[in-house]
Amino acid sequence: MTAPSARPDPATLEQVAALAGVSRSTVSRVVTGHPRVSDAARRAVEAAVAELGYVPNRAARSLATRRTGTIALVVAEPETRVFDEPFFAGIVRGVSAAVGRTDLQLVLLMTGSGPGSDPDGASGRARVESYLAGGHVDGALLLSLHGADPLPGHLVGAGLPLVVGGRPEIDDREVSWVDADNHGGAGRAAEHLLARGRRRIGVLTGPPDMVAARDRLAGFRAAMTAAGHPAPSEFEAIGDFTREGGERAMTRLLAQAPGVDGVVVASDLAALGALQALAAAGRRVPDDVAVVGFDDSLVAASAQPPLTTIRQPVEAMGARMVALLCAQLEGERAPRHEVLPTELVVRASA
Amino acid sequence: MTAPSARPDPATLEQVAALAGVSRSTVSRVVTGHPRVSDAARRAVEAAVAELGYVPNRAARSLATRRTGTIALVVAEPETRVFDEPFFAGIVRGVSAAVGRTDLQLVLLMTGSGPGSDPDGASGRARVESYLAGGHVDGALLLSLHGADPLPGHLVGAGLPLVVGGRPEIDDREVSWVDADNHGGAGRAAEHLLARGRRRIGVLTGPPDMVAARDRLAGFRAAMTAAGHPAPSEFEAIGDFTREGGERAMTRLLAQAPGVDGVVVASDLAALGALQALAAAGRRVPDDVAVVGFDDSLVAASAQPPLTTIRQPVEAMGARMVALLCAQLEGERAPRHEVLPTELVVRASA
DNA sequence: ACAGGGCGTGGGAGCGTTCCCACAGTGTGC
DNA sequence: GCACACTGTGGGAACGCTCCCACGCCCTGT
Repeated sequence: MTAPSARPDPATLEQVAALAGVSRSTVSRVVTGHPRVSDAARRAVEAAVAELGYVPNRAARSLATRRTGTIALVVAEPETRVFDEPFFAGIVRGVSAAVGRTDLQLVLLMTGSGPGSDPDGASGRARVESYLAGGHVDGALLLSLHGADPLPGHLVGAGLPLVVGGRPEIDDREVSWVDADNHGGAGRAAEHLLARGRRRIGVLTGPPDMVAARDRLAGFRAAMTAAGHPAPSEFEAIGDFTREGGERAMTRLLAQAPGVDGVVVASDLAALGALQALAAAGRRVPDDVAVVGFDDSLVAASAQPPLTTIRQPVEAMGARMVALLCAQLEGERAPRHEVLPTELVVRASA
Repeated sequence: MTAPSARPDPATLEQVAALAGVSRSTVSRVVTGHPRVSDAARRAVEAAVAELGYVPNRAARSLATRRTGTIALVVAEPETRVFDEPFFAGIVRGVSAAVGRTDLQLVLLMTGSGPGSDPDGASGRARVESYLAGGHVDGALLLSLHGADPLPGHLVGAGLPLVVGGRPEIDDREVSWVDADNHGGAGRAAEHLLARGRRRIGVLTGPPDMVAARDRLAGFRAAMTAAGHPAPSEFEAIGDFTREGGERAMTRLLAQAPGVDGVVVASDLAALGALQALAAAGRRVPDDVAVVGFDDSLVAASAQPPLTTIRQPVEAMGARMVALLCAQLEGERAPRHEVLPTELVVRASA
C-alpha cells in the first residue's frame, strides 16, 4: 500500500540454487567463499548469481551470524566541530576510504548537541553508549579529543572491539589506539625555528586537558632543552586549537615576552589567530616573528603568509584505525598501539 | 571461538514478553507504537523493557519488514573533495543531525577514487549504483554537483526513494530536490556592490557544467540588468570553485577589464584566490576592488580581509533533504522541490 | 435475552541467511 | 575385502522480528 514504486524484489539464495541446480547450502558456501565446493558447482553458482544479479541480504545474514557487518565511527564532539576541525575531516576521510575497501558498513555517530538538537539529551553520550553496547555494531572507532573520557573504558568493558584515534589519557594500555607523533612533530617545529637562527622561541599550547596538546608542548620543550635553549616560562602561553584562542594567546605572549622571534603554535587554526595578533601588533611574519602551525590543514596553504606547519598523516591514521579494528574483529585480543610519523611542511611563515 | 570477549547477548522480544507476562505480539505492538494496547499491558511491557535494557534487533526487524531502516548519503565526487568543500561538509552535518533525530541509520557513500583506492573500479559509480539498487537502503540522498548526471534518473527509475541536493540539470521535475537560492544570492551580492557605489562590477563564475554556477551567473546578470548596469562580457571570467581557479580567473579578468572596481565570485575558495591575484596586481581590497564570495564557509571569516559573502543554509538544506526523503518513505509519491533562502553576510572585503 | 461489532490479545508463519548434522561417494590402509 | 577418513552435498533448524488471523471479552442495539 505504501510501496513507493514497483521495485522488483531481489533474488534469494533459494532462487539462485534452483537456477544453478544445486542446494541453498552450496550457494551459500560459494558466496561466502567456503573452500569445500567442487569447481563445477562453483561455476554453476557463479553463473546463476550473475544472471539473477544476486546480492546477499544483509539483514538475514546478520540475523543468522549475529554479526552486523557494521562499525561505528564515534566522534565525542558536537557535530559542528567534527567538520570544522580539519583533523576530524581527514580522519573521517581516511576511515571511510579504508572501510570502502572492506565489506563493512560505516555509521557516523556524533555525541553532540548541534544547533536544533536537544540539549545533550537523546543524542548525547547515553544514547550513543547504549546504541553501541546494544549490539548494533561489531566494533567502534572512537575519536576523542578530551583524554580523560571514560567512554573507551566503558566500551572495552562491554566487550566491544574498539580503536581510539589519538592516545587516550586513561586506559592507555588496555585499549588499542592510533596517534600521530605529536611529540616529535612539535620538536621538529622547534628545531626548524632554531635552524633558521631564531633563539627567542615561544609556544602557544592547546588546551591542557588534551593529550595531543600536552604531547606537543612536551615535544617542544624537549627539543629546546636538547638544543641547549630551554624556553623560559614567559615564552609559553596557554591557548586552544581555535583561531580566537590562538589570537588571544599570541597577544598574551607578546605582552609577556616582547622579544619573541619565533613561535610554535598548537594548531593551524590557532596559528591563523596568532598571525592576526602579530599583524595587529605590527610584527612582520616571518621577518620579525616566524610562525609554525600544526596539522597542515586546508587553511595553512591559504593563510597570509602561507603557514609552515607540521603535517599529520590524518588519512593514514584513519586507515590504520580501520586496520586495527578489523584485526580485532578477526579475533585478535591484545591491544595495539601505533604512532604515525609527522612531517615538517615549509612554507613562507617560518 | 573468535568471540573477542564475553559480551552478554541482548534481550529478545520473547524475554521481555515473559517478564511482562504478556505475549511477544503485545510487546511488539508496544515497541512499535501500535495504538490498540491496554494501558496495563503497555506499562508492564515498558517496565520489562527498561529492566532488561531491551533494544530491538535491527536485522530481525529489517528481515521481517523488508525495510532496512538505513538511508544512504551519496556524494558523487571523490572523497577528497567531499571534506574539502565546505559546502559538502555543511550538508553532511545537517543531514547527519537530522537523521539522528529519526530512527534511521545513515551510511555515507562516495563514488570517488581517493588516493590508495582503485582507479575508479570497485568503488566507482557501478558499485554504488548496484549497492543502492540492491535493496540495502530504503532511500538515498544524492549530492551531485555536475548537473547532467544520469544517476538520479537511474535510481528513480529503479524505484528508489531519492532526494537530490542541488537542483539537477536533467529530470528536474521527476525527482525531489532541495537547493539554495543561488540566483537570488548572486543577485544580492551584485546589489550590495552597487549600493556601495561600485559601477564597474565583474563576475568570476564557477564551472559552466554545474547548475549552481550557472544559476549564480544568471542571478548576477539579472540583478545588474535590473539596476540598469548590465555587465559587458569582458567583465565576466570563467573560473571554478577552487582557489587556484579563482586566482587564474581574477588574473584574466584584470587583464580584460582593468577598470573593474567590484567582483562577485562563485565561491569563497575562489574568492580567496581572487584576493591573492588582486594583491599580486597591487590592488587593495576593498578600496580598489570590492570582493563578494559565496558560501560563507569557514575560510571566509579568516581571509585577509575577511570576506563579505553569501551564506547558504547548508545545514538546513541537509535537514530538508532528510525531511523530504522521510515523506517519500512514508508513501508520498509526488516529487517536491524546495529552494532555501541565501543571505548576505557583510565583512570587510566589500 | 441474544446477535453483532468493536477491542485487546495470543499464536503461527515467514522474512533470507548460516550453521550443524547427516548422507552418498571415493579413496586409502590394512 | 572391509573399516575408516575425508570430500562434497543437501536439508532442517535456528536467528528475532512483524504480520495476519483467530479468539475471547464486553458493550451496545433491538
